[in-house]
Amino acid sequence: MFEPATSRPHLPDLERQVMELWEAEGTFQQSLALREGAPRFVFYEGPPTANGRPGTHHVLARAFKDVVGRYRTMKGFFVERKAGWDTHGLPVELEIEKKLGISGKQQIEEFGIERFNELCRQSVYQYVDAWTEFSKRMAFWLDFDNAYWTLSSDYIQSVWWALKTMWERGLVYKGFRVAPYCPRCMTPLSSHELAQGWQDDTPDPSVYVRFRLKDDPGTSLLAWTTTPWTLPGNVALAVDADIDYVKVRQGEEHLILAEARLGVLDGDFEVVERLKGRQLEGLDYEPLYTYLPPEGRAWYVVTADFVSIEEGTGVVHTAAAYGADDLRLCQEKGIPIRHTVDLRGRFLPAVEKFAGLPVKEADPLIVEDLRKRGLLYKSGQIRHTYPFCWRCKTALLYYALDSWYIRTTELKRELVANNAATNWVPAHVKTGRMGDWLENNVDWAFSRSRYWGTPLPFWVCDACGAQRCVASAEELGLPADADLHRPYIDEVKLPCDACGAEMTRVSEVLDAWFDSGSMPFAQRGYPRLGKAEFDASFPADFIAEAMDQTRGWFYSLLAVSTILFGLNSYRNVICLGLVVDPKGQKQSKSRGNVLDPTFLFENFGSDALRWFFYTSAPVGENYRTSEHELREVVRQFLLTLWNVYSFFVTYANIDGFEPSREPALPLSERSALDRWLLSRLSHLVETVDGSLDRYDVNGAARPVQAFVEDLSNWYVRRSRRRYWKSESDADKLSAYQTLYEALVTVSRLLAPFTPFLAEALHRNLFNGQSVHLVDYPAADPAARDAALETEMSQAREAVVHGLAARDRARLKVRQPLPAVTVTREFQPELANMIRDELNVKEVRTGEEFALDTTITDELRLEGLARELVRLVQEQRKRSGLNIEDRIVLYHQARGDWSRMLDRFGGYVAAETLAVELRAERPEDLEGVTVGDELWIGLRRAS
RNA sequence: GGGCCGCUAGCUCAACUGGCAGAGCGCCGUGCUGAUAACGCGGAGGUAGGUGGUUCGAGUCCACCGCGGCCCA
Repeated sequence: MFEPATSRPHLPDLERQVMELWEAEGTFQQSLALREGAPRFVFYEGPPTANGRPGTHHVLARAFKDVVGRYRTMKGFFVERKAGWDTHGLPVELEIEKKLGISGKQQIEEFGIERFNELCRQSVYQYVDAWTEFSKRMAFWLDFDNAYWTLSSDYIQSVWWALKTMWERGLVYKGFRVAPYCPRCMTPLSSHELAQGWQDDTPDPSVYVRFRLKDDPGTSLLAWTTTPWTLPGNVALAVDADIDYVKVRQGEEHLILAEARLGVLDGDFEVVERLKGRQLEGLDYEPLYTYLPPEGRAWYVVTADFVSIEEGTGVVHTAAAYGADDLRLCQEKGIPIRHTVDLRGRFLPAVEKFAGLPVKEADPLIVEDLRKRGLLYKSGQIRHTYPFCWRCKTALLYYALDSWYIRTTELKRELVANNAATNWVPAHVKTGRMGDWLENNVDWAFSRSRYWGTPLPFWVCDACGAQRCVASAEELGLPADADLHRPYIDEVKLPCDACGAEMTRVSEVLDAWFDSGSMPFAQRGYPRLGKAEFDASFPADFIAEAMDQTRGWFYSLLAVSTILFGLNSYRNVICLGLVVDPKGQKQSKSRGNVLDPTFLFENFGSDALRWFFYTSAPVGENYRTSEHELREVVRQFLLTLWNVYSFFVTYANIDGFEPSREPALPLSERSALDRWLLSRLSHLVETVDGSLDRYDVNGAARPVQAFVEDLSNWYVRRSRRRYWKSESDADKLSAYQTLYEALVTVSRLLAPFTPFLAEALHRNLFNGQSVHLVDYPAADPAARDAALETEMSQAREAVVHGLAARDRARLKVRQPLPAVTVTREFQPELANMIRDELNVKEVRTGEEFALDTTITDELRLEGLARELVRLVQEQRKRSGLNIEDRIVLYHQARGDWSRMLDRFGGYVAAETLAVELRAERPEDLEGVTVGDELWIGLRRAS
């Protein structure tokens, strides 16, 4: 016996029950134990930032991680699934700042780094709990008990080892980097933060400035800027080597600018000379300000590749420390770099005229100063998009800061090669987004002047400046499990090997992307610990994350492992699109279009959401997600499957069908319909298995949906009578065995996709056995019958034609007709199917399709018989009778109805399980009247 | 400004290498039902974003343009 299956399941409840069952039985652990010692399939979990609650987009990546892990396990591999938590970084710090109501480094330090970092740690733990619960609810099987944490001392020391390895290879250096910087919070901002702070239509000065040539003060280069405050820091002017420039005379003076930009000049002018940008290269000019004389050559014209003729003058004012292009250019040309502005965004004392002034306040004063000195050509105002600090609304400055770098540009060729050797799904990311990113690789700035992160293991001698990189706690004289975070680590001093003086740690912490990029070895504590595990689990066979990780984890994994091990740390990667709202808009709190995963789980179930992600859009595309879409998944797929299952269980129990009692009938003894289904099933198994093997999840999932539709709307629809009939013959057994095999196989095929539903079905169908502990189905080639599949689809086509013809002739299907003519010969069973579906007496073969619509008296009465059967069935249902209950049918009939009963009474009785037809109308029986010629009523037969 | 992806019915999406434009939802009509949160048939609904090109033949290949999304500058 099977457990009775309701025809109206509540999927979220069902899921929770299965989840509890897994917890109680340790099914996940069993699935791992089952494959212990088997070949490994290596999966790496990209650690979510333990900050913020999981959203619907997190279900997406986790659904794809899970489907592959489960599939490979069922294919016989040992798939370790070590959870991981990315615990460091600015997001965590910002959360604590918000909680404390403070902002910026100064206030953090006043609060105390020790207490601050302790709060960060606590916050992380709290979020990890929420993430664990969420992951379990969506059936994402992960080993949470053995999770790796980027904040652990073992992890940190692995990361230090990686840094030291790079350090020893000369790949680490300290340099200058321009970052968006908030002078009030005194911190550079990450690109993520920057993205939140752009404001349109921001007014800024627009000034055109004369730079007088040293050898010819009557001639000036004309440059344009919207940040006058950077002018005291001017060190060079940049031109494009190939652009056409002109020298024009205007009044007493000569001006040089791009020919394409002549429109910026006021008044008449006369072109006196044309020349290419490269002819200007090397010209010296008079500096605007000389407060901070550069130590080396400056104040001359250089060529650059970023000069635009879309705006400005084609002559670009270059202030080394206040623009990314500017800084790179100066570094390339060897032009010295000096700050004129301090970390609070105020002019340094050396810039006497503006000393101490916040730069934005100095803007008008500088413009006025230049005007007085005759260096201002003209000034005005423009409106453009400008970034502001998303927290305090202060205008951001682009500001060069000390930063530590890894020379990834030196490894560019290897990075590109290792990426090329990686299988990307979808394929275009390899050469597209990722390849493009790698081609434009810049050295990795990995330091952050913050607090909650892996501290940089670099010590510098206070006396001689010697530097040292450390790779373990032991080297510092600390126990291996010491807390290695700030501020404790800051207190550790080392003796200088060179001069014996004291060495102090540099104050920065590490970019959290370096942490997560180190997980292949750091999750084991390698190389201090876990050497064997690391060797057995590197590189990964598979990872999956969203597209935005091309610049995040996909890159940091690639870069770190390319440097350390010479190869990429993943062989196959699924790269997913965004979860967006029905209009294609990114979900965001401010738009109010965020779908809460918990809400979706509770209303539709996590299987529904997972299935939606596997089927609704190609991998890499965005998912337009809405309640409506999920309702469709439930209704059309999950419940359709469930109802086939429920149908099977109901009748199997009535008939006492026990799958293991009888040997499987050979194919030759099964009906064509059964052989058709088994052939379809065999193809399905091959398709699903093959597609999953290629990481083509769409290609695997969509055919299952099509199969279930056929199963429900053709196979079961056509087979119903075979289960109902009272005799237990070979055909009935064949029907049960076939449907049973299809259901068991489909539940196994679906196990990786919809783990809850598949489990519920399989456990009931298969002796309580978990579907996640069995092997993935293998296709049975013997079941293939392509000719039969073709014949069946042609038979179905004939039915479609016939029904359309009936519709045109306005003839109900209930009304039997003499014949249909079809254009090919069908084997008898299929011909019968056509006959049934079209309710015709005969299927003939002929040149073209035709429906004979002649209705004889006999046929008309038979139509009435079917009418009556339907009425009785409706009454049975309404009276709450069980499907197998027998009845006594009472009737009062006149005219055609009476003639019909004489002729077809036996048929009516058989169809309605009536043991007796009685031509009487008991007083106490309600019944129904049809027109004025028929009354019927029924009672359960005793 | 650059890169990548997308643009097919009102909506969400299909269509192996170029070969008769489809499904689901929604709408209208109709049929069937011990068949479920159903199902069947018919209908309305398409300039395949646009323009050119290659080809016997283009939704599919090429070029350019437009719109949307993501990323970078």
